[in-house]
Amino acid sequence: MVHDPNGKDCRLVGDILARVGDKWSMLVVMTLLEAPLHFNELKRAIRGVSQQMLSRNLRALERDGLVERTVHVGVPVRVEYALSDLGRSLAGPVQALGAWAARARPAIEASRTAFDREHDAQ
Amino acid sequence: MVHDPNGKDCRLVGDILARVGDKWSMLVVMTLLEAPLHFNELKRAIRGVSQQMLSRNLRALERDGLVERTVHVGVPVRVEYALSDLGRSLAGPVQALGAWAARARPAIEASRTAFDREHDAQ
DNA sequence: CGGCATCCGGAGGGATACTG
DNA sequence: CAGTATCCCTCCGGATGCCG
Repeated sequence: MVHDPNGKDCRLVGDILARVGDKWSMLVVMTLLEAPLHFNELKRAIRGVSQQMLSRNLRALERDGLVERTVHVGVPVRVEYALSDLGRSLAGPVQALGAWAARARPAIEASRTAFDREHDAQ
Repeated sequence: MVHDPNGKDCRLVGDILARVGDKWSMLVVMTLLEAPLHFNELKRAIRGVSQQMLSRNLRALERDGLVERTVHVGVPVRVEYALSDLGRSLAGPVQALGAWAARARPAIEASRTAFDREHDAQ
């Protein structure tokens, strides 16, 4: 069977996987799964993320309908980010992957060190 | 709750997610799930991948113990790539994510066009 | 407080050519 | 057949600074 990443069906799946794979998106989703947050709360909750990247990620997630953005007018302005139903439905599969990663971690680390030893000694 | 991508526990989970998210790795895994293949068979099966990237991905997957590489000596040389048990165990979560993507696709595409319309018209 | 604009370095990914 | 080596280029991600 031939797999074509540009085939119409696989196209958006690849998109999703890329989204899931990028450095911050799933961290955002997992954080918002616990509770809706304001921008800077989110920034503090996700240690190490820059404003830039957080902003970009939130935009992208909002565009895809995974995150809902609500502006509360006032002084100062407050913007609340919350997962949509679609976003919440993503949490299951992602957590499954996370659980797999946790289980597989020892095996992967062992395999890596073994592989590296063989190749460094060469 | 604070999420730190550099916290020891989250570190490798992030690694895994990044691996899952890159352009070819999961395509390789899904292809090998059907049957073990030789290098060029794999290259033909995954439309559009370069030798370079396929080679790199296979190395990385082998290093992590997800793929097993077997050299069959002879003329010409044949190298067979197959999923390890660990690799096969990854297929479940990945397929779950794929299924989610397939289900979510219409909603996501609709959300994107709506979002883009609002912002282009501005 | 919640962003966007700009600049920058480095990694990711591709084309091509060459080797065992 | 199964790669490695080289070159190149884009885009991700971070730092900084400015604006409503």
